[in-house]
Order: sequence, then structure tokens, then C-alpha cells
Amino acid sequence: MNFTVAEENYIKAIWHLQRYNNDVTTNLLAGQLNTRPASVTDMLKKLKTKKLVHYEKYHGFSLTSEGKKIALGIIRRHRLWEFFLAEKLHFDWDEVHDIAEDLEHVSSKKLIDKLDEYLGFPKVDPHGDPIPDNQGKMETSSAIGLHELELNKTAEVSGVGNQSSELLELLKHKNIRIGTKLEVKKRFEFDQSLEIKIRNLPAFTISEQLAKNLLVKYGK
Amino acid sequence: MNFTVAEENYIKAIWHLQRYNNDVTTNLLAGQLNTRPASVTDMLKKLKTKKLVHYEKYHGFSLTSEGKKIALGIIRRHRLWEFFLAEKLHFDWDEVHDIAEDLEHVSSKKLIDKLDEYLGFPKVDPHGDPIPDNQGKMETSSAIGLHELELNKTAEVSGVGNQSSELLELLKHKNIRIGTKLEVKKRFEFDQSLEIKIRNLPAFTISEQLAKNLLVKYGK
DNA sequence: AATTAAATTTAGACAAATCTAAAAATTAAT
DNA sequence: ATTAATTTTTAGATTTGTCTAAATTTAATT
Ligand SMILES: [Mn+2]
Ligand SMILES: [Mn+2]
Ligand SMILES: [Mn+2]
Ligand SMILES: [Mn+2]
Repeated sequence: MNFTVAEENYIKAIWHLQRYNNDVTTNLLAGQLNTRPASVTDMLKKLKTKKLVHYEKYHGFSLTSEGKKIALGIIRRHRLWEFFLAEKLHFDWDEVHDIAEDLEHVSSKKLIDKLDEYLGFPKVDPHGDPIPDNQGKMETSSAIGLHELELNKTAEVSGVGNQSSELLELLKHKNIRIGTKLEVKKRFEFDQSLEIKIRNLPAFTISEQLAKNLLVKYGK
Repeated sequence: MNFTVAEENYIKAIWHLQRYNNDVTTNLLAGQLNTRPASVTDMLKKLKTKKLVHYEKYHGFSLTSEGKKIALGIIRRHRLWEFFLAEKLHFDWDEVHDIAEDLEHVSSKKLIDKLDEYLGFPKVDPHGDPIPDNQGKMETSSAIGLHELELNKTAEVSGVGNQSSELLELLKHKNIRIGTKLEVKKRFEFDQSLEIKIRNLPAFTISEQLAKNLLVKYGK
């Protein structure tokens, strides 16, 4: 089967919404895709006939296992291209998403598998999100938000909660990137800000908001 | 301005047809694009309103200078991706065209300029066709068909007349690729076949048909 | 010059993806 | 349990790109 760009964008959006919401609604999906609820309903009918979603009108919808498989293929393409753009073409992480949004729809299987090999079979994209392999399997992240890290335990930054250039700017300024090892030395109850220590650098403070957008894994 | 995939395919096809035909016709373009003459007429009207083609009904059409500029941008993207696919991902030349046909429509200028830089500003694609630079300028090829090369003059293979896997197979078998230096030792009048000499290898014969599909430049 | 043939364009239809406005169903609040 | 608010779906249009079949124009032949 072959899918249109619109179909692929819907499938991927449903996958992402399913991941963080117990039930995905028409309005939510319309918001995500910058489209209208009526358009979503139209597409759901189409995706149902193609057996990519379970759908009963007025009673919600979800991806079928076939739909999930397709979604993972698109996500694989998206994240491999993001990795390529960041690693080989030296784009900053806040620039790669929009371009990958287009590249992900070039669906030659051979292209993607060769790209994967060329890139050295990367496991995570520039935002720390896992890249599905050619079987659709990917690492299940054990990452937690920095705000819930125990004091004085070394952890490694493994991802970010959003990909805005504002966050990127702040992280650059504070010398934090994916892979950076750090500890939380103290938590201030007043505003939930955290005192952070990175190896050679003097300790410094970060806001609760920033901490919630930094994903970390306990050090190996 | 931003163009649809369909518009871009038409513009590029017109550019290519203009290159080898004194006048481009509706039927010819329909044939090229695997579409119907009626569809071509429809699109010509649209491209005219966008000032990309000169068009008077029943009296032919041609690209405006703006149209040519757009065409060169698409061709630049196409050929850079072909180069990437062949050089970095190790695709054979008969595989790169179809994939580039999709990739060429991802139109981020920054992406393409960075790709160009990453590839080392290549001058020709895997078929020996020149790649426009970011100003739209490209080498005007001084290549001639091997069938019109003078006897005993060293020349270098610089391109091919078609990109079929059949031609590729034959050239692989005969150890000829782009960059190969060779001489024509003898021309047989009976069938216009040519006796060819490549540096270390024993001389061998090639057909007129093959010779016409091999573009060469006089050696420097 | 008249006729025939070929190329091109128009007329009308259709599929994909979207929209607005109105109707229907579900959920929440009295 | 009604009523009100919210969500979702339908009805009917619109845009883009395509098609077939018919009409028109241009080119080629007698
Ligand atoms: Mn997309
Ligand atoms: Mn990402
Ligand atoms: Mn194309
Ligand atoms: Mn080429």
C-alpha cells in the first residue's frame, strides 16, 4: 500500500497523540494538524476503509496494528532525516523538524535503509527521541524529567521536552546538550528551582520549567 | 513564490524538452509527463497566470526567464540529490533518478545549499549532467558523442545519453565509467562499430549505438 | 481551394483534501 | 430527568489536478 502525504500526516499525528493521551479526540487531532474537525472526520472515514484506524462515529478512534506499523515507518524516516540534517549538514536541532516533515514522505524503503546504514544505525534523533529500526522496533526510553531526579545522583541528559529555538538558546548558554552528565545538588522549595553541577563547571541554578523539559537517564 | 509538485514537474519537463527540441508541443509534453494533452492545456493556463510560461493558445508555449530560473532550481536539487545518493549511499546510477524525482520537491533553500557544501560543490551528477550552482549557473558541456571523436585522440568519458540499467550493465561489463580515458583506434564502415583502447586493457569493439550514448571530452 | 488529418482546446465530470454552516449526538449541569 | 453546553458529524462548496469525449483550430493532402 502507498499513502498520500495527508494520510501520512494524520497517521503520524494520531500516533503521537495516542502516546500521551488516553483518548484521542477529533478536536485534539484537528488542533494538532491545524485543520478543522470536519476535515478530521472526513479523513477518519477514509483511514477506516483502509483499515488503518478503528473508528465508530461519535465514539472515538485509534490506530489499528497496521496503522501503528505505518506510523513507525514514517517516524523512522522523520528521525533518520533529522539525524542526517544535524549530524552531516550541521543544522541546529530547532531547524531540523520542519525539513524532516517534508523528507519523511519520500518513501523509498531502500533509500531509508541505506541512509540508516550510512549514518551508522543511530539509536536516537537530535532531540533524544528513539529511532525505530527497519523492523519498527525502538528503544523504550527510561528517561525521566530532571525535576524528578534524586539529589546527588549523576545522570545524563538524553532528550528534551520541546524543540523550540528558545529552549535551544538557553541550553547553549548553559552549556547543556544531549549527553551532558550532571547532578542535582539542591532543590529550592520556594520556586522548585534546582542547583545543578556539571563536571568542571561551577554550579548554577535552573528553573523548574527548564528542568521539566530536560530528560535524563541515570548514569551507567 | 511556492509551487506545487505538479507545477514543478511541468516546469522541469518543459525545460528539458526545450533543450533538445526547437519547439515544444502539447502532445510532446503530455507524452513526457505520462498525462493527457487536455491536462497539459489546463496546466499551461495556470503557469501563464503565474508568468512562468509564454503561452498563446494554438500557438505553442515556452518558459519565461522566471520559468527558466525556477526550472534550474529544481534541476539543481534533483542533481545534487542524485550525487548524494550515488556518492554517499552507493546507489547505482540507474536507481538514483526515481528517488531524486521525489526529493527534488523538498524546497528548503538552506537544505540544498548545505547539502551542496557537504558534497563539496560537485559540478556534475552521476550521469555526467552539470549541476547548477546556487546562482543557477552551470558548466556548458563541451562533450560530444563518442561516435564523432577523431581517431587516436585521447578523450575522457564525461556523461551518458541515457540512464537505463541496460546501458549501465553494459558499461560495467566493459569497464567504462565516467572519467574513463580512452581512444578510438578504428572505425568500421560496415556497421559503424568502433575499436576502443583503454590504458592497460586490450582493445575491444563497441557498437555504434553504444558510441552514440557515450559523451566524451577531449583530454586535458 | 477544398477536403482530410492531426493537434489543441473546451466542456463537463471526478477524486482528494479542505472549508463553513447547520444538524445530530454525547456529555455536563442544573 | 430535562436542559444546556460541547463535541462530532453531515451537507454542500471550493481548489487542484486529472480524465474522456466533443468541438475547434491549424497543418497537410489532394
Ligand atoms: Mn509531514
Ligand atoms: Mn525529533
Ligand atoms: Mn519530480
Ligand atoms: Mn541525472
